[in-house]
Amino acid sequence: MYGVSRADKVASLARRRGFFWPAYEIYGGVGGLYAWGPYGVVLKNKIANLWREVFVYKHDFVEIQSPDIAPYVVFKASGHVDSFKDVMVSCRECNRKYRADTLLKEHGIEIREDLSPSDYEDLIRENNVRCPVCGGKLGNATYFTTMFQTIIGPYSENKGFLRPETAQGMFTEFKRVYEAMRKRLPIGIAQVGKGFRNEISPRQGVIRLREFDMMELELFYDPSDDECPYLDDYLDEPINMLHKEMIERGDLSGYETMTVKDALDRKIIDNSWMAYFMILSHIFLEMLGIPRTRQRFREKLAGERAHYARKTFDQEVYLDRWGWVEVSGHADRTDYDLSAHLKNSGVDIYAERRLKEARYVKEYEVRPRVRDIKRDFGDKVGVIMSRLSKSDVNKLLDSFKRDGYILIDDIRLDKKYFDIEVKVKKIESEKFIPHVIEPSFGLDRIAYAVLEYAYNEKGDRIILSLPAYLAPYDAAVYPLLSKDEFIEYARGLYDELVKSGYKILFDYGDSIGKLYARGDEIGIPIAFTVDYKTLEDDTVTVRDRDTWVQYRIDKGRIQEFIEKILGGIGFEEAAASMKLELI
RNA sequence: GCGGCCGUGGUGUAGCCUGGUAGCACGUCGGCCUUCCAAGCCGGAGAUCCCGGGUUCAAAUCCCGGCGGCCGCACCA
Repeated sequence: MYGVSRADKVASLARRRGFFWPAYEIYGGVGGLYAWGPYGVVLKNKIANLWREVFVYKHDFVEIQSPDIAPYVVFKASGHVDSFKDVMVSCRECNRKYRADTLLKEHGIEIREDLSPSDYEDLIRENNVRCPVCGGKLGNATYFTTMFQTIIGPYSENKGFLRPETAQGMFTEFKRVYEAMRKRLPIGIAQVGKGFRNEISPRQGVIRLREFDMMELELFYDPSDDECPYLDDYLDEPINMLHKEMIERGDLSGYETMTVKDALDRKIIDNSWMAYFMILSHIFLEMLGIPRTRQRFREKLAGERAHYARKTFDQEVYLDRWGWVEVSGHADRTDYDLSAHLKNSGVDIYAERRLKEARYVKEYEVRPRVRDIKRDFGDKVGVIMSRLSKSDVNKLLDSFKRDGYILIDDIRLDKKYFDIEVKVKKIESEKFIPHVIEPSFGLDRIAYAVLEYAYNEKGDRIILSLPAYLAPYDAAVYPLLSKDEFIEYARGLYDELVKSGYKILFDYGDSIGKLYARGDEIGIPIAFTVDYKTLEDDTVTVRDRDTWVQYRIDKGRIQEFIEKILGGIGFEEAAASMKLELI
């Protein structure tokens, strides 16, 4: 556990080579706040861009940026203010802190919802509840919210929060996006950005941060048409499920592999969009180098789910030190959020659906012939008219149909006193509140997991076997020796490749072994080396980061080779397809 | 917040018990050498010894307080 765990090695490499490290170190650091360095930022950006391709662009979804800061009302409406808040009591003796509600429940005391801190204090006193650990007296009860609070502008009453999720932005700005995108549904609205949670005690490196990047997608769809059109291609894909049934029998160590179709047939997953995003997430992490056997979807039970979710699965990745760790959450948020904002803001946040066929509704109008009624019933016309204006048209019609007349008090009014008109109204569309399926990813955790899975050792050397398209450089160019003619040639090659748009590391001055070793540690997938033969025939060697195997390649074919590698083709396969000469 | 362990150049550490010039290795920078995997040689830079206070002629070292980290507890919508 100590000193040699994979997590320590990754953290050490990350710090040494500039992927990430604890922020504000010069002032001693602050728990849960990390800095991402040069290579770390490249990695995160590449992961985010791949996510955009897989989840957003492929479906013609859209991405927005909403503010990190929101006024109080937004998170009041969304339910976060109430459910992110707990009443805490601390022990006067040992200072341990407890959630007041769970403490009272453990003592078998019934509690109502919405108790204030002083209500809790009363209950604690009346029931003589003491610290369960040391038996000490309990102190004052206070609210604790894990959202970061702030003040917007100079007036202290203008409270705001740093958002705990980017998702609310998609809901608060939904109407505009929906209209700008010409009222198309289903529509996915994505956001990549910061979220903030004031964790009580974050101590797992970059795994649990107080400020972190999220990649969230809210898929808005018409609940009367909830079929995901993309799912068919994936029905036979295997998916690893730790479902409710397994959890309830205490079987938490692994997962059951089933096809997506089975998961749906067995109603483990009951929404086709959710199933689609889940299988896509399996594949996405696989593309990042995390094998599917080390991933699973854990169903969240009723008590574990967020207040807004009808059903949730956490995608978990197995990490060396911390075991199964959540990297994405898949929630069925129904119409919870939109309805909440509709209710609280009073703004009409609806979608419209065009009916497949226009519906025609018969509308009857029953118009009394006032002149005739007045003639036959005289003064009573006033009472009659006022009663008629309050009565339901359908009831009048029923009465006519049944009896041929209607009664108002004792007065019998035959059909002849009325003009009955039938109007046919054409209805082409109707309003509804879209439902939402949300896949939500923690970018920092994923970046960490990618590093941990890419981390390899070969003898005493470290190799970061990142997928080529995630590496901080596409390739490296080195001179075999630090001789001017090699360096010049290598620099020329470097310039050429950079001009073509590749990200290339050019390094020299140390022994070739050392150059390779440094490149391996930051994950550069291939290295081109200029040697004596290069000066004679314009060929260089190309070396594989993972196997150290080398081929000789014409300078003119280098870009073709890089393209293949970036496209995800393996080194050997790329070399074979280009019929390169093994060294 | 509690308990245990810990805090010395970028990294890993020695020194602490028994107070007296802060040492080593790796890395890094410059040079020489070098025909493919952190080779060798020479030279350089780089340390508020986590912070503050106390004891002492003298504190990295002993004492007190704090901060930070790891692990466990609690917490993690």
